[in-house]
Amino acid sequence: MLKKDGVTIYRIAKEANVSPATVSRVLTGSANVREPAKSRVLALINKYNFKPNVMAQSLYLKQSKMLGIILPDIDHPFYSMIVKELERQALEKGYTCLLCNSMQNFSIEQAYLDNLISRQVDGIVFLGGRINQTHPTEELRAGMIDALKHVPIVFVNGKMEGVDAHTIRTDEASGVRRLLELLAHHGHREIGLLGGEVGVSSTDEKVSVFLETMKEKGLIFKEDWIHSSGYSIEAGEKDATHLIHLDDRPTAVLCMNDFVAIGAIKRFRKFGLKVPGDISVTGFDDTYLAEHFPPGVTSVNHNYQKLAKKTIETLVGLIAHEEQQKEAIIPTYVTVRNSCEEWQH
Amino acid sequence: MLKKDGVTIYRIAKEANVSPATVSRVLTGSANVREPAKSRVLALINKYNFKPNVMAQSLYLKQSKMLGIILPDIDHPFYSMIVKELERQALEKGYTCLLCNSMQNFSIEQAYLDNLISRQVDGIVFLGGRINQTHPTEELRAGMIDALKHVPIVFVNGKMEGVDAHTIRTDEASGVRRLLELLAHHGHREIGLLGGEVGVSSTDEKVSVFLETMKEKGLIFKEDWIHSSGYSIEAGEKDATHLIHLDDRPTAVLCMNDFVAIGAIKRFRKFGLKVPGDISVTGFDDTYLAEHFPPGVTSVNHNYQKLAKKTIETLVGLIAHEEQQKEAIIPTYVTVRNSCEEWQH
DNA sequence: CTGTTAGCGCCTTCAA
DNA sequence: TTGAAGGCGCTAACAG
Repeated sequence: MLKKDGVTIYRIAKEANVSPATVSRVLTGSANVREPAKSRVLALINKYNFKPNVMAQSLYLKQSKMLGIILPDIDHPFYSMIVKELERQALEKGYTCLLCNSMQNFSIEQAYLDNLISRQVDGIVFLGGRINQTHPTEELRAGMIDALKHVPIVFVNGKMEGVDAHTIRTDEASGVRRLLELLAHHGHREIGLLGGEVGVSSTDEKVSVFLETMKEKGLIFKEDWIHSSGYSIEAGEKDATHLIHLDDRPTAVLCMNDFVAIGAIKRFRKFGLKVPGDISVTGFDDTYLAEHFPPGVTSVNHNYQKLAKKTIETLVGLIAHEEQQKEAIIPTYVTVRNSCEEWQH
Repeated sequence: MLKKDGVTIYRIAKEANVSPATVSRVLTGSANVREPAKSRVLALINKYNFKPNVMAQSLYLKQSKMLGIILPDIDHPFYSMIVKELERQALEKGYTCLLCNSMQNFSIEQAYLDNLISRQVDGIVFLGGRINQTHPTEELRAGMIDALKHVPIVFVNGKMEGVDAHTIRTDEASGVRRLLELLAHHGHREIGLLGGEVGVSSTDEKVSVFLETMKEKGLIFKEDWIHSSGYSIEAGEKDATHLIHLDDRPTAVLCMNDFVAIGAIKRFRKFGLKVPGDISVTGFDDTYLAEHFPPGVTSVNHNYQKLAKKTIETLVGLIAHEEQQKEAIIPTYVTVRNSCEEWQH
């Protein structure tokens, strides 16, 4: 049941009248090879377009130079942007990436985790999914703990209680605070919060920072002004709908991400509310959508490049058995656009 | 320089008092194993959370169950949407995907191609990049021809003269025709064409079908109405700018993709033109942007799911040495939204 | 049904 | 500087 033949170092060795070891040496440069032979080998490598079998190399060397990336949905600009940077950084360090979309499905996520380990990836970057659950099931936690015994894993913007993993996170809390400061500075005192999902930690954390900061600043907040039906544009539309007919509508809303902000803006405008005239809106993630969707959405940028760089550095450090700091916080910044303005009614 | 230990079938075998072959048998189910032993093995596998080394398996079996995907930029919704479907289809057939973003750089693209082959992927899906060049360099062509000697490759929406690869393409030509029919039906007779890049086949083909169909239908077209500065939102803005101050502005424009359409709409509106009132706009790719960007962009859908399914089926068929049709055309359809309307000035 | 053996393709001691 | 030999972890004959 063996399949295609393929040129090997043995074939090259034979034709070049040297030993396989010698071919290996010119291939890896691990030792000098004298000139008449060296050229013959090189010529044959070129002739056959010989590409060494990395699986065989990896088997011996016990390192695959592959990194796994597990995330919920590459379709979301936040993930596609971060993936691109992660891949770029990995490439620079000689790693190839295995991308795994769990499609929001925990069993696929687990299957991928096992698969990556079986495939001998040297490390894994984990985004979203179970590490974003405020209360993950015991099974999910156990799966992660097991995985960590096999391979270094770095969490991006997530955590799991009782799981001792290295984490890189963007400072979402300060992002929320900055947005509120901005709005307060514009004279807004009544502010709502839209999108996200209860039980997902990035939502839960934002909510708690939001409430805390509102209180701190003496701003006004009502239960009616918070709705969390998801992370999609549709969720933004739905959540915004609740506010439209309220007598005591907030004058501004914080949205969990740019998708939600866009949905909210669409819905507000559909019902005749001006954004930002009648209601100011902020996004989160600062994806290209925030830039281009009218009127331009003020949003919090994750510093994608720094985030990815730190993540890969940490992971590669762990692979090399170097001590790494347990948690790194990447500062965020607000990109101001036209979806917020002075409140002057 | 050997690294982490790791449990192997030998370890399991020893502790279970059986031979490694027996462990392998319970692992793969390739033969029956009697009960007392079988349970002991299973228990140990469970105890150690043993995961077989796929590289070793692959080395012997000469199949990695990995597919490579090479594309220019995962950030573009067209690519992220198609990748998601490709991955889903691959997963269903037991394959894991290696994603490679060439970042529009031909040498990275080539490096990835070599890398994938070295890593023994069983097949490659190739999108964009060199297979979209109307006149690729000899080097790029040679690189592809060499790669094809090593592994099956399926092109998606591309081709290379002199390179005998299997191709799956969406019927972009009929997409363009349908859009023009739609516009003509709405009474538009003067139509422009924005975005894309000369020398890139998907642009070149659309241009040629456009010109042909315009002529066929007796519609009016001027050199001034065609601009091709790229595939981005910015390109759309730039290209649209050229039309704004024209006395004989077209009443509708076809845009190369949704990004360009969005850029064009932004720009038109910025200069006080109503879309679709003063000028109708169409997109291409039918990404989620087309749905959500006001006023909703009429666009051509690639039938992503079918496209991905056919692609993976063909690739997997080739891997199994089954005959496959050389070229498959996936029908497109137009999703009508509000960016086009009756011309009535 | 089970153990022994050989080998997938490569790399690296160890001697020469 | 070079070759011979062994082994990375696994699977599939081949005997028993």
